Amino acid sequence: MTLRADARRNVEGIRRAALDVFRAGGLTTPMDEVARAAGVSKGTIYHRFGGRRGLIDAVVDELVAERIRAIVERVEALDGPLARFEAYLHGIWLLQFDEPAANDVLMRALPDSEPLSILCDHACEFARRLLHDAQAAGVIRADLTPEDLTHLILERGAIVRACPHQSRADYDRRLGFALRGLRPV
Amino acid sequence: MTLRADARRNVEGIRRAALDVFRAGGLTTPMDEVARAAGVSKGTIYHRFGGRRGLIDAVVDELVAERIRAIVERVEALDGPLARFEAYLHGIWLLQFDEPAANDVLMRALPDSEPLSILCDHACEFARRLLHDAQAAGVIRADLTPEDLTHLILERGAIVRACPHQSRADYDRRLGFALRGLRPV
DNA sequence: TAGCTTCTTGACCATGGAGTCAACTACTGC
DNA sequence: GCAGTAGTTGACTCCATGGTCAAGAAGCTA
Repeated sequence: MTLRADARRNVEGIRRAALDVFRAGGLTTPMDEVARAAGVSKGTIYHRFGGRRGLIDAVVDELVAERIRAIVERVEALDGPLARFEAYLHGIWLLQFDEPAANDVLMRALPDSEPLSILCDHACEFARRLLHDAQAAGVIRADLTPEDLTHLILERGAIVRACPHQSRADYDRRLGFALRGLRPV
Repeated sequence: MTLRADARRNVEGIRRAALDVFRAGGLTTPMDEVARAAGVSKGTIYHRFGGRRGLIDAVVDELVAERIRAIVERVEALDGPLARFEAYLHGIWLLQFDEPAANDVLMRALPDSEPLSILCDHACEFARRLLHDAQAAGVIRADLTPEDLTHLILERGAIVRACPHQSRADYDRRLGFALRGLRPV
């Protein structure tokens, strides 16, 4: 059964509004705000998407998957385990700064959803490989665990959320300190 | 004009209750909870202390000033600019983990109050000196600014709040990574 | 265009917290 | 032990958010 014309129009409008407000304010933006941006009432969103969770599922891919895939690709083109490892972490960290919504996804600070979890797990798996290679080459400290890596990303997420004031340049400079601390002692 | 006997009793009871619940849950614990712990009604707290802000002013010193002073003293007894610098940062970071209330103070994520600000400023001043000495001795990277230092503490506060799950041992181990990143390149 | 079905609306409920105040309670001084 | 005043209470308002649903609006089909 196909949707009625107005309903189809609304679904698309809501999706686009959600992309906008989520990009601007993260995935926890009040639903009323999404509704207002879409020019519909809150009830319509709940009716069409079944709440925030469903709405996120509907936009998460367009919202961040693309960005993460880009990082992975960029890293994959690099040579050397250290460069690859650091470029990945650096890329993720910058993404977290640039896109509050992507940060929310990485932190899973929201209703877990299928596509979202898959995305995260995939990224973690990739990072795990990079870490392993870098440690095998002796360019990253051996006592850094995959859990530490996940944690470093979660940490950065918390930081980005709590300190949205710092300039990108400062943020980036400080990432350098954090990366440095992962080199062998 | 002196307080009536029951009022005096209440003020003391509220103070002690506030110390307890603030220590357990940070300075943002709902006032109702403080009231319940003190065995009085919320209204009494507002009447006696003028809201959360006044209540915090009344307990902040006993709550954290002591701890910070202890760290400063311990650091002061150490030799060597690197040891001093690292012991201070490490001490503050552990305090943030151990005492959510102290963390709240350091992050000033609450109604700013006189004694609180003074405390923070004093601590920052001390840190600034340690940093200067360590950099002069060439044991801490020269491009680390005092603002970075403040930020490192804020960051840690955000982390502690967002990731209360990690064990103290893991937390401590990861502090090691962060400290390492501050050594000269 | 009529009538049926789908959709949307926005007022409504619930939660949880801050903060207020008129009415009640209980010290204290005489 | 009795005013009279200081002190306390807890029900109240207000705000923001998530979430629901009966009634009304709008599109579709014949």
